[in-house]
Amino acid sequence: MIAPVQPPPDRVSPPPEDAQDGVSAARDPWVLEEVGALTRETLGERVTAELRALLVAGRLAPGEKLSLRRVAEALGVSMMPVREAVSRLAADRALEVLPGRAVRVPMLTLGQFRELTRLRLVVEGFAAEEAARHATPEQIAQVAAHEAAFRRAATADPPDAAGAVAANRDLHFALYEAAGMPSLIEMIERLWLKAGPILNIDMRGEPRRLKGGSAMQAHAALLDALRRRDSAAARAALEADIAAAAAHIESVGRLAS
Amino acid sequence: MIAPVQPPPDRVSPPPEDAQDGVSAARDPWVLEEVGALTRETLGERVTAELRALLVAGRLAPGEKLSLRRVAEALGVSMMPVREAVSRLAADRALEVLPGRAVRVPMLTLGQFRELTRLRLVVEGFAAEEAARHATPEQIAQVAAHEAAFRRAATADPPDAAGAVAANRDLHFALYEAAGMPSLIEMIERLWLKAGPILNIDMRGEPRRLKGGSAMQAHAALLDALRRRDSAAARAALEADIAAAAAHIESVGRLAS
DNA sequence: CCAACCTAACTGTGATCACAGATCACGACA
DNA sequence: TGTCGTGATCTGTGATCACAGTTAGGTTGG
Repeated sequence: MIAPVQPPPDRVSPPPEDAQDGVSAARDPWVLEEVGALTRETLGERVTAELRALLVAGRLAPGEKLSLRRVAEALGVSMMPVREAVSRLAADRALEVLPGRAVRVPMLTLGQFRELTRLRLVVEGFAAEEAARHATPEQIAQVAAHEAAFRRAATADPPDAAGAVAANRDLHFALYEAAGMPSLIEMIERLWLKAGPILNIDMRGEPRRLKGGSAMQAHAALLDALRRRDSAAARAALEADIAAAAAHIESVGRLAS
Repeated sequence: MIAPVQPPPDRVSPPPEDAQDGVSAARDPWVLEEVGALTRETLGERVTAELRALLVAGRLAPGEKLSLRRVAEALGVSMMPVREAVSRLAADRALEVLPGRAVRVPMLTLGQFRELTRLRLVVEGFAAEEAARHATPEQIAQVAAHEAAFRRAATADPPDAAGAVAANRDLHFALYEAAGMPSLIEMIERLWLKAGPILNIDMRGEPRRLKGGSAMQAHAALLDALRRRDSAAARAALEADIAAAAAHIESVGRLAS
């Protein structure tokens, strides 16, 4: 279930230190600039990313309990980075630590879920408007690629639920990326982190929502609006997508009291 | 500068365990219900709250460096809870940990500040609308009380800068509380956490912005709209408040490149 | 007088240990 | 047979230690 943490591909042991140059050009780093500050990722950040991915994909069900030691063992790291990751996610209410005992995935009440949905309509709707205004052709092409991937996964037989969830996420965030507002994306990521477990839990196993096609319809309308740079239409399409998904979740009703 | 962490007033040693009852009424907990789950606050949470308060109040300047060990010593706790607090705040981009060296308060660029301002307009504007629709008379009275406190602090001679900052914060969040959307408040708190250091840094020492009175004017309009339950006017007043503050910050220009 | 080196102090990160408290299963008593 | 006490086990929290990497300051060599 939880994959062991792999060493990051760009992880490099101490910087080459540029040993082969003499005195000249010591202040002109040539290509050294474009290697770009080699992002050193701490173990805690990697565990955080791992757990975040599991949450937004619905791989961790609401109410599911986690144990720091178990997660640490599963990921092949010490308990310390897991503590850091859980602490961060708990600060975002993406996980909750029970007063006495374990940490678990929060169980949303109907009221909480509806609030989250309203906030998504406001924030992601705004992002869609901005994206329609500022998207470059390349960015639109990326959204289109993810839209195609989603359609393929949804119409496959049998439907590729995991692929559809991933493509849906990529599509949405490619759109939001086009808004060019990093803090906005962070906000949306936090919303997805809270809504992900309940939104995507029943995707795997019984992807009945994919059959309806409302998501594909909304995505197509969104892409069309994006190409026409029609911000109002983009917002409307995205709101339809969110509303349809929320209505489905409410109908199957796995929400808490 | 950093106050030592006090033991929480409601901290209680293990629950009374109700030793004096016999067999009867064992299922009827009398008054035991109303004691209410005694909220146990962990040390890490307290340090987090302390740092958050310092950030939103502008007591920590952008670019200021923190040291885990120093903060721990100043607060009279071990390094561990401070690590947790900094880790959480760093996840919110309210602090940033430099790859090699210390942790510091982020320095916003002009672009980042403008993005934050736009997001505040969207999110807090929405909150103001909702608050105008759903505020109870008691909540409106609370907003009014904070508004009066702000006016007193701003018009005092000499101006009570710290008091004005606190009253301004209380006023805004009393308003947002009236919207009745907890996750929305969390979102706004995160925005304030990022904008606080730059928004309030020059309040203390040289509270020249208070003289202008634009804040008092916007607050009065906001309160009036709230009483008339005019959501559009409430949003407009709040947007004017935010825009005026942002314009002032940009004019004094302590923003990074 | 300036620059380069080098050492000492300090940084966050991660691991390990200790501990209070909660849960759960088992067994004794009514 | 049902209920309560009780100990073993596991939980997150906090403290302490070890370490690689960085910074700053002093010193030496030019």
